[in-house]
Amino acid sequence: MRIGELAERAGTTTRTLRYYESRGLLAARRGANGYRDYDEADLRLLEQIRVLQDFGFDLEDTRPFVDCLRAGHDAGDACPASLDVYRAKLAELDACIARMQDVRAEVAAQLARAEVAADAGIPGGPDPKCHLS
Amino acid sequence: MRIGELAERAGTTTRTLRYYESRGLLAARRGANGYRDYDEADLRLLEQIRVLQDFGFDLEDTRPFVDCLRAGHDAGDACPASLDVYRAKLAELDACIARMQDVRAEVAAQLARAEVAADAGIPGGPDPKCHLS
DNA sequence: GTAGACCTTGACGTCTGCGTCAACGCCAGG
DNA sequence: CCTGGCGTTGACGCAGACGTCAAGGTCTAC
Repeated sequence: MRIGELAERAGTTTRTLRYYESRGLLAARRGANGYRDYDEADLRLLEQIRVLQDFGFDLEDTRPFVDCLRAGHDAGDACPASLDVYRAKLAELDACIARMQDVRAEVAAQLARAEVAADAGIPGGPDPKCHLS
Repeated sequence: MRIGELAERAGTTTRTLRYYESRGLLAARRGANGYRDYDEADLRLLEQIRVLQDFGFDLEDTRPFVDCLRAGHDAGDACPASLDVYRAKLAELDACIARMQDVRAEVAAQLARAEVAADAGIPGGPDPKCHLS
């Protein structure tokens, strides 16, 4: 199949596929007219890349998975290098989540403090609105 | 004080200060020689910006805080617009944390599955190492 | 034969927060 | 006077994953 069809089937763009090729992932055969020619295996490679991208893996991190598939394995994560990437990503995610939770707590504390200060600063300001009248 | 001193006192660089100025934050008076001239109030502005930056706020988000300080308030978060930024950031952090936790769970599941598959694929491979011998 | 849909490569634009020159002005010390 | 250390503006570089345009070749249908 040609690049447009592959892009559509994978839910991406031709630009993206050319970009992946320029990065050394997803090589393509060429037809007599110079057009790129892909097969079903390429579609699977591409799907693997896309899944990882959706997880927030950067392109370099997908390389071991692609290599693994190209080596003939039926899954991109059937190789040790891929598992290492998984583990590194887990550690990275854990660190990132912890950091964001810390920040969240600090921001929440700041907000609470500032809200209290605002209440104090406007004496009688936001007092009960639902007082019957 | 001049730009180098302010940068050093705030733990940042002169480039950063000029960048903030170009973004409309942190305006500076100019001396007769064209040198920027800052005072203690500017240091406080800068500290406010840096705190928020460390929290992962982008520069635009710091603007309400800066405006608030410039308006004469003794805290950057003494104005409603700043509180709105806090609240928006909390929502953003919550969404981001939730997303990352989902991804973490999916990656962990993939890793577990792939590890099991690897064990099955190498029969008698990683069998108990700590068997007494 | 010509319109239109597809393909090719090349190269610049995007977004953010600066880093890193380049080329120059200003000022104090020896 | 010269050197060194500060300051000035302007402008390009980077990282990531492409978007978007330009200028052209190719193939199909009418």
